[in-house]
Amino acid sequence: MTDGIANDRLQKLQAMRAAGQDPFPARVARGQPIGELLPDFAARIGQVVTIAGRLGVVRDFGKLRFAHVADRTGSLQVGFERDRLPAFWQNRKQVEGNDLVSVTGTLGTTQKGEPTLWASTVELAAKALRAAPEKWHGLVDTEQRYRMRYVDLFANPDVRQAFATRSKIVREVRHYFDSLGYLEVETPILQPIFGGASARPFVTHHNALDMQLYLRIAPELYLKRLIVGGMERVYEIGRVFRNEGISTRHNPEFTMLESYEAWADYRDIMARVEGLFGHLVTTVLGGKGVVTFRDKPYDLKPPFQKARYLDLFAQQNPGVDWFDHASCLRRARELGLETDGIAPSKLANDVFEATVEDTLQGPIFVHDYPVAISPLAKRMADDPRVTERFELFVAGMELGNAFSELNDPIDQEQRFTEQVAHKDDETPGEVDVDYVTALEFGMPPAGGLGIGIDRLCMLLTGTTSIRDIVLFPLLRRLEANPEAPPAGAADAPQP
RNA sequence: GGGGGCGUAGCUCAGCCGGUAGAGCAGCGGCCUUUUAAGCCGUAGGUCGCAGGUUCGAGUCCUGCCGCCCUCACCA
Repeated sequence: MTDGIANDRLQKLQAMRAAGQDPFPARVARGQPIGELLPDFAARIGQVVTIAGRLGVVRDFGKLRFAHVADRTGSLQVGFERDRLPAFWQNRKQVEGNDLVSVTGTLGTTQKGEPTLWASTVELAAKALRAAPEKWHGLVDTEQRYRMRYVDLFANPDVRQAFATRSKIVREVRHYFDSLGYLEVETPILQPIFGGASARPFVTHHNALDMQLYLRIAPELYLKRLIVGGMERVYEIGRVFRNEGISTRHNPEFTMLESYEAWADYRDIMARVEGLFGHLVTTVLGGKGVVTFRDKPYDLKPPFQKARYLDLFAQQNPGVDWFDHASCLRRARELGLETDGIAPSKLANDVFEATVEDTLQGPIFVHDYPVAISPLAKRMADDPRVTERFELFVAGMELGNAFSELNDPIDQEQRFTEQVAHKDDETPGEVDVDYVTALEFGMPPAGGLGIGIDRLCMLLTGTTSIRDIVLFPLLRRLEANPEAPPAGAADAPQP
């Protein structure tokens, strides 16, 4: 045995080829979905049908064998009888567990009443050269599950179910916005200037244009150009990329929903978010609004609680003034936070995150954020230090971010200039002049929203690690990396 | 990056205080026409993550490295 390929399976494959049988035929008799057969099985007894799928463990009785066949919709026991399958019987062991097969036969039951397809024709659809994981435990090793998701998926039905639910969630998000007259659009992933969020970008290069490009950290600035263009209601569901740490809540590429609606403000968007959750509770959770996440229940049925950002800050940090750097610094040190080289507004927000975020079990809208940490949001008319912005928190996890969009090009340019002046790795090195130009042509008042789809799916499915709701989470590659050879690699022949 | 844990057969896991590497499932050879974690008899399968060290002797103890998980930090 080498590298997981079983020699005996290879030998069977070669024996079949030698006998003129193709172990990977282009087509076999197509099956009907197994799930269609099961609900009224009793009424179907006697019918001749074909099913196709992956073969489970074979239970051998000498002149009779049983095995389940599973397709995407379900699984059904197949009975193989020597007397009904004389041709197949001779080489029956060439078809074994984990092979893909197409089986035609008569629906019936066993003596114990198990629904069974009594086979009359068996076709090998594709030979499996590797055995399936153990039937009882499935594939358990987390690393193997992520690295070999294809095995995880066929071996662990719960995993397939989780991704089917993710698919449904995304579909229902689309339905919700479509029903409100939003247009789904696609904007650039390769961007010459990155913006719309604060995060380190991935950097790449276009050869023909000899141009440095960034993978987007957010689609925001392009979507708002569309609002200027008169599209009025747009949304995008797409991948964004942030060159930062990996954790149970962070994957370097993740799926973001962003929506923008002209003539709406952040109060309207709050209602949209509640509408969206109401829709998801009905369609995805079957009306039951309570989900369990990290062993705690959360009621996702709107309406949601609301609290002002500065009120929450004051509650957890009595005597500390968010806008007073000295008092925030004192508090940050008390909390043991990193304070060196941190901008005052960021430091104040760090204090907020350290003291408030974990208390936000929610669902709760935290609203009216300081302008210094909200460079793209419109100021409140009666207090220019804060903006018309809210974030949605559930289980201490930030799920969404929304605001009345800043459409004053002069204010916007000043804020961009301010950012560039205090540039760090997470801010672009130049002002997005074209975006300011777009605003100069006039953008209607608008409300925008961003929701992390992966985290939304985690919440709705009770999944605690983002890797369990992303099909192929980023992992370090196993092969020797020339920059970091494994110990002992010096003895290996160099290519 | 810090702390903790894990890595043994294709899969799931034992392996105690250092003394010749094990089981179940899958496989192979048998028996069995109603099983469904089938059963019974037999058989094969190992770079114990990698590399060093200590020792008469290392899966086990020590060091370094690789990978994964958890956690903290980072992270709108």
